[in-house]
Parts: sequence; C-alpha cells; structure tokens
Amino acid sequence: MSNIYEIAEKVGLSPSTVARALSGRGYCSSESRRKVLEAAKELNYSPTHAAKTLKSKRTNKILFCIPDIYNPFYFGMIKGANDVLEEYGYYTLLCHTKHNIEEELKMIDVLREKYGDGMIFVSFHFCEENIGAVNASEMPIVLTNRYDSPDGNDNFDYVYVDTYMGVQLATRHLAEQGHRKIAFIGGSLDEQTSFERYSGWKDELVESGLNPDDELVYEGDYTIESGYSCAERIVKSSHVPTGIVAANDLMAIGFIRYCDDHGIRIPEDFAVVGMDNTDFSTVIRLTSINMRQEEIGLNAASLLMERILEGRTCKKTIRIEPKLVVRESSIPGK
Amino acid sequence: MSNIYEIAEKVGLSPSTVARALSGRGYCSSESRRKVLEAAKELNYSPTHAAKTLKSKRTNKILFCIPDIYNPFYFGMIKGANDVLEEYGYYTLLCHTKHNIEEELKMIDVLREKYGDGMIFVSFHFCEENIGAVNASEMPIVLTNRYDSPDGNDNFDYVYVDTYMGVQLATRHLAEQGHRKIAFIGGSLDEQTSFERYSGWKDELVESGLNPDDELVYEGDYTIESGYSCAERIVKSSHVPTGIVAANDLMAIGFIRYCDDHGIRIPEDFAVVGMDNTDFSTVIRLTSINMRQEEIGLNAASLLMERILEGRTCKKTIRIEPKLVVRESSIPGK
DNA sequence: TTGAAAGCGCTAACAC
DNA sequence: GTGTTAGCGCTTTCAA
Repeated sequence: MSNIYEIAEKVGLSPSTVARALSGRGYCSSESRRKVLEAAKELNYSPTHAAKTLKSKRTNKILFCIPDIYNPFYFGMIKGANDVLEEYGYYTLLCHTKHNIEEELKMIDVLREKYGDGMIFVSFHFCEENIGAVNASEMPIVLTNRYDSPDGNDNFDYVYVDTYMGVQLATRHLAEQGHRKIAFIGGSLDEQTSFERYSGWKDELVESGLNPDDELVYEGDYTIESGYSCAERIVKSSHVPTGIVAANDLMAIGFIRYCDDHGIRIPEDFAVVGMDNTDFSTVIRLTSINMRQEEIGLNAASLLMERILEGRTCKKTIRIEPKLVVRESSIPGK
Repeated sequence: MSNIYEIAEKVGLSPSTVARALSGRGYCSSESRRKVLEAAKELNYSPTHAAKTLKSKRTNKILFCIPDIYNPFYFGMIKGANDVLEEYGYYTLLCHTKHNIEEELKMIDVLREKYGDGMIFVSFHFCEENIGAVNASEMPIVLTNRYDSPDGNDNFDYVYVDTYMGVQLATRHLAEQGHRKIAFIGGSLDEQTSFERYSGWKDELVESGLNPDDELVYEGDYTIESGYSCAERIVKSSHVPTGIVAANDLMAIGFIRYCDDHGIRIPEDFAVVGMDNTDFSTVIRLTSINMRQEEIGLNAASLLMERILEGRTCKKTIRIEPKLVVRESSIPGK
C-alpha cells in the first residue's frame, strides 16, 4: 500500500496534482492524469478512509442496529433500507446488538465518533438510557418504533408499524370466526412494544364484546421454545381457550409444535394467528399479520438521507398500517 | 460536539495534556484530569474516529461479509465470530453482499481503505476476481471456504467445513437405508461450492456400489422456491428416485412442501436429507447435516486476531468435519 | 507534570 | 495546469 506522496515522487509531480488526478476534481492535464493513474496501479494505491473522512466529514456509511439478526422479522426491513441507501451510494453496515442495551449504547457511541453518518436503530425496548444516548449523539438516527419522550425534547425521527392495530386485526379475525375465548402469547409486559401488543388484544376483545381475561395472557420471550412452553401451560390450564394470538411467528410456531407433539389439531382444536408474516408462516401455513417491514426500512432510510443530504433538522415521524394474511392455521378446511 | 482544543481552552491547559487526561496514557495530575473530564462531559465531547485512526492505524472493527443474511446457515457463524471478537474488544460489522460479486469487491475495497482492521469473507463463489482483490488488499482476510489458487501465491487464511464429506454422509445415510436411486438437488455446478457438493454425492454413490446417474442431478439456487420446482421436475420425470439429498435445508423444505401440496408422503415416498441443520430442520423434523457453523466463525475470528494482534504473517488453514443429524424425514416410523 | 510541535494522509484555497 | 500551504483532530516525542 502507498500514499499520494509516493505516487507524487514516482511521477515527478506534486501531491496536490496527484490528488486532483485521482479524485477527478480540479485541473489536471490528461497526460499527468495518465501517469498518476498508472503509478497508482503499480504501487497498489488505495486512499485511506480515515484521512478522507477527517477532512470531508463524510463516511458514506450507515449503521443499522438490530437486536436479533436471527429473527426473520428484520429481513424485509434490511432489504428496504439497503435498497434506498444503495441508490445514494451509501453502504449499510449491520450491527447485532443482541437485545442488549450495553451493545446498543456501544454502537451509539461508535456513531458519535462519526464512524458512520447516521443510524437506523431497532430495539425491543426504548428507555431513558438509550434514548438519552440517541439525543446526546446529535447524529441523524431513525428509530423503527414509535417513541415520544415525556418532555417532548427529542429530535430524532421514527417510522413505525402500528403493532397495536396488528394485534387488533389478529384478535378480531379470531372473534369473527366465532371464538369466544382468545388467549394472547406475548413478551414481557415490561417492554414497551410487548405492552402495546397486549393492549391491542385487550382493547379489541372489549370492542368485540368479549371479556379480556388476564388469565388468558401468557408471557413468552419471542422464541420458539417459549411458544412451546406457553402451549403446555395453556393446554394444562383450567381455562382453555380456542383461539390463540401470538405476538410473533416464532412463538406461534412453538405453540403449534407442542400441539403436533401431543396430537392436538390446528386449526380444529386451536385456531392460531401469528405476527410478522415471516417465511416461516408460509412454510407452515400460519395465519399472520404482515407488518410491512420492507416499507419500514425504506422509509427509515429515506428519512436519514433527508437529514444527511438535504440537511433537514426538524423531526419527522411515519406511521405504517399492518395487514392480516389468512392461512390454514386459523380456518378449518381452508 | 467538540474537540480537545475547546476542552483545552475551557480548562486552561494545553491540548496535549487534555489528550493525555482523556486517554489515560502519559503523565497528568489528578487535578488536571478531573477538570478535563468534567469539561469533556459538559461539552458533550466525543473523540473522532477518523482522527484517532489516522494516527493509530487501528479501528477495532472487523467487517463480516455474508452473501445472504436471510439464510439461517450463517447465524451460527456470526455468533461464533462475534463471541471471539467481542472478547478482544473488537466490533463486528456485518455486510450483506447479496450473493453478488460487485458488492463483494466494494466491501473488499472498503477494507483496503482501512475502514476496518480485517475481514471474514463468506462467499458462494471464489474466483480470480474476488480472490485477486483479497490478495491485492494486503489486509487480514479469512475465507470460510477452502481455496488454494493454482499458483499457490495466496496469503490469506481459510476455515472450512468439509462439505464434500457432508454430502457423502447424507448420501451414505440414504444408501444405508436401502435406497438405490438417490437424487441430488444442488446449486449451479459452475459455482465452486456447489460442484464440491455434487462431487460428494457422486463419489459416495460409487463407494456405496451404486450408479451415479446424472439424470438424477437437479440444479436449484438454494431457495425454497427452487426446491419446490425441482420436486415437480423429479416427480414428473421418467426416472423417479426414492432418496433425495438436497444441498441445503431450504431446498429440502421446498421439496417437502411440493410433496405436501400433492399428497406425496415423506419419508415413505421420498426419504429426504437436507444440509446445514438450520432451525428450519428442527421445525419440520428434517434429517440434515450439521455444518458446525459456530466453530467456523469462532476459528475465523481467532485467525484474524492472530494476524492483527500477534502479527502473524504466514498462511493458516483449518478444516472442520460435518456431522449427520437423523430426524423423521429420512426414516419411516422414527 | 506540562506544552510545543511534528505528523498521520488527504483536501482545497490560493498563488504562481 | 501545477505547486505551496494550511488545516481536519488526535497522538506522541521531546524539551522545558
């Protein structure tokens, strides 16, 4: 590897001429350019990112933090964001934060150091700590969840799909099939997004004229295993429902697997609806809620580009509506 | 945001003292340090990555290129690598190269610019072009496939799982169940890794005393859809096998889904073995080959750290053996 | 214990 | 068209 000084020496020109030849900006005779490019190739030259960035203040990189890359839920979001960013010549770098606030704070810090020009920040749980860091970074960051802090002093954007409405759609679908006892398998109710989903279930039952019984609420952790163990608890409870709304596809899969293992029929014994409409749901024909992840990613990237390239400084938020996708797990004979 | 000069001015010390206070290296009275740290907090100071890197030549970042982040096959690899890198205080940044050589070359270029200290490079297809770029970068790069170029002038490391042996295990398993006609669903035979897998099937059939008939070879593209369409071609062919070896789980799933859709029973009508042993294979009880992805990631990261932290310059390669995991898709009544 | 100064590699304004 | 020069923000040697 080499630098512009070595090239300059080799071709007998000044470093600035070399820089101009390489960048294509500023004057440079075609003869000089030819010699410079030739020498650059010979010396296996490559510019140094750090040096360029130090001057230009541009990295052309966007950091994309994801709590769980193993969850197919995010695949569409990544694609959507990537498609937009690529168009602008931006690189997308994915960071796996492992559902862990320490990792999130670390990555926000990396952004603060201007390792990237902006960030798309996905998290299960926004709180004072990570939101505080987001605000303090003073960098362009887009959340993929709704978040308005009490004091209203935030200055980041967010794009969100209305998960509350998503669970409502799932619950209403089961109610419309005539189910009177509809259980909800969610995440820890302490987490903001989990609580939102729980509320969708509860409110929709009331709207449908049914009774939201908290004994029908089961806390899992969005994994197949937790869906499985919730199924066991549900089946063995004194209060067995006929409809199941799971807060994501993986828990729905766990539920169905338990049923398979114990000779319980889907949808005859339990009608099941998942959420996220991942590839899994096609594979096992699970009725699910399309959360339009790709559009989230797409919009998030666009908001970032507005801030970075057009210098927008005011806050923007975007709401996206989920859609019900009916498959065999919720309707007998379909 | 601010810099060390503003802090220096605020506390009435020189920039170099501020730098020492912040870094903890070099002399600095505790009183000065206290004042500096306080001012840094007030001014919302954060060091600039580019400036640090320009001097130190260290980014503490590793780029991890993956051709298809949507494929669960890589999940274990990411985890393995990440666990090791984290221990060394390194950050892992994932780059989705979308099975596309242009994207790969772009990322190798980003590394060449020293945006990261090293790279784990996963690809479906190594060729002169990307291997040439790897060699030219003169940066620490580990491949997760076997690759020795004809001239033997490579100077990168690789860790690989013996996929050839993996397909052999799958094929032998079916042969041992008494299957005489065993089809192979693979990727494009032009791709190095696909050809390797194909050879495993072919050679194992010969070893098992069976006839490797090229009419039983079907080319897919590692997606569920292609497994589905191969199934259709297989079922409608004049030469219907009883055993199916798929070069990955997704194609096996596609195959099984076609059978489901057409009333064909697994494993009675077709015994199916996939490869990669992903979560999918547990879900649908698919016999598969454990490719020990986590160990690949783990070893790849260790090799990188040896180069970066210990300055190793000689080439190293590591071979890992796959394992057969038997489930219901290949043995009736299991 | 602190400060001055050079330098990392590139950019860009300005002078020639 | 080309060269000189002054930074970008931080690190580190050396002198004080």
